[in-house]
Amino acid sequence: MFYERIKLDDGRWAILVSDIGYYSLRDTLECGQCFRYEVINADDGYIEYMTVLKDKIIKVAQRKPGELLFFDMTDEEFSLIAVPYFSLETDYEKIRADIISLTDSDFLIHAADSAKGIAILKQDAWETLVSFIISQNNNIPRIRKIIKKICSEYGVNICMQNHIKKCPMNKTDATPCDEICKNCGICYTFPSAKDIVKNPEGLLSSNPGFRYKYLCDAAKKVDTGEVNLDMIAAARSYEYTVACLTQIKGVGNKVAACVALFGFGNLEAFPIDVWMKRAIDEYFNGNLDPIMLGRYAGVAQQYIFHYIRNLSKN
DNA sequence: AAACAGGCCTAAA
DNA sequence: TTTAGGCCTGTT
Repeated sequence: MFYERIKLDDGRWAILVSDIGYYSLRDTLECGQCFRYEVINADDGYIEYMTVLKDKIIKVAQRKPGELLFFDMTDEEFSLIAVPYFSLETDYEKIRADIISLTDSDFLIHAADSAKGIAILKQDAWETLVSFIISQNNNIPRIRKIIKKICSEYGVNICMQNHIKKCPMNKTDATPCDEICKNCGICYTFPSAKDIVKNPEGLLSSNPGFRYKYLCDAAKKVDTGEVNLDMIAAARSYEYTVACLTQIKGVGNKVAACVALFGFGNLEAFPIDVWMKRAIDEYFNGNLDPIMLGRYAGVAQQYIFHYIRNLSKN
């Protein structure tokens, strides 16, 4: 990874990151591992997103694979927030080679090639836990809608706080725009477990349905430390992570595996959902042992997932 | 309008 | 220990 500051044709300054292999911003953000991103600008191969990490609005773009552009970001924010979140120092070429060396499945090799732009994000563990509890028996547009509503219900409006005159979503307004922000729902921080424990009814406006009691249980157990996210992170053990997380009502093996993979960096976690079941039945004769895929099995899972979902789109 | 959506819980064999 | 229903809500 290499980075420098450059001035773009439109006059904006950006941090240009290069030497990151085949990195695809679009595949990475839209492969279903995260839910709080918005496309704010796209034309002719250029795509720009915004998302919120910690209490910071992030604007990131890509013109071609293997480079990234970050806007309105200090060096410190870049190294402390962007580099880890986007896994910019992880060598995915190496990981992909490792996966391929462990399989003789043409299907997996093909999938790994077609999805080689994907990186596993290092998301906030609590946000990942909440997101994947919501994901169960649900579809992605609704998952995103629920999360957005929860954030605008509890979170801090950093759009207003920072007095950004122009909304990142291009909803132009000369003044801080609480009304627009509430509708837009994007420029909000993610609530803490304690925020939810203090006022659980705040969840209801998002219509989480039967997941409401699961979210309450997660907030309670995380807030009290009965499920200690810091301890899980420090342990760096997949088995321990799953054992702790599944103590929460509404968290089974699949959700726990997703949180382990996307929130705790346990790259050997191998979430098996309905899509993976279909893929295993169809392309692996009904049996695929994640152990055989090694310490990066979770990356292989994303390759397969991405590949079969794209197949179904055509 | 009935079925489905990146599961999990509970009850029953 | 495995297997079938049921579940909130929104969309097609």
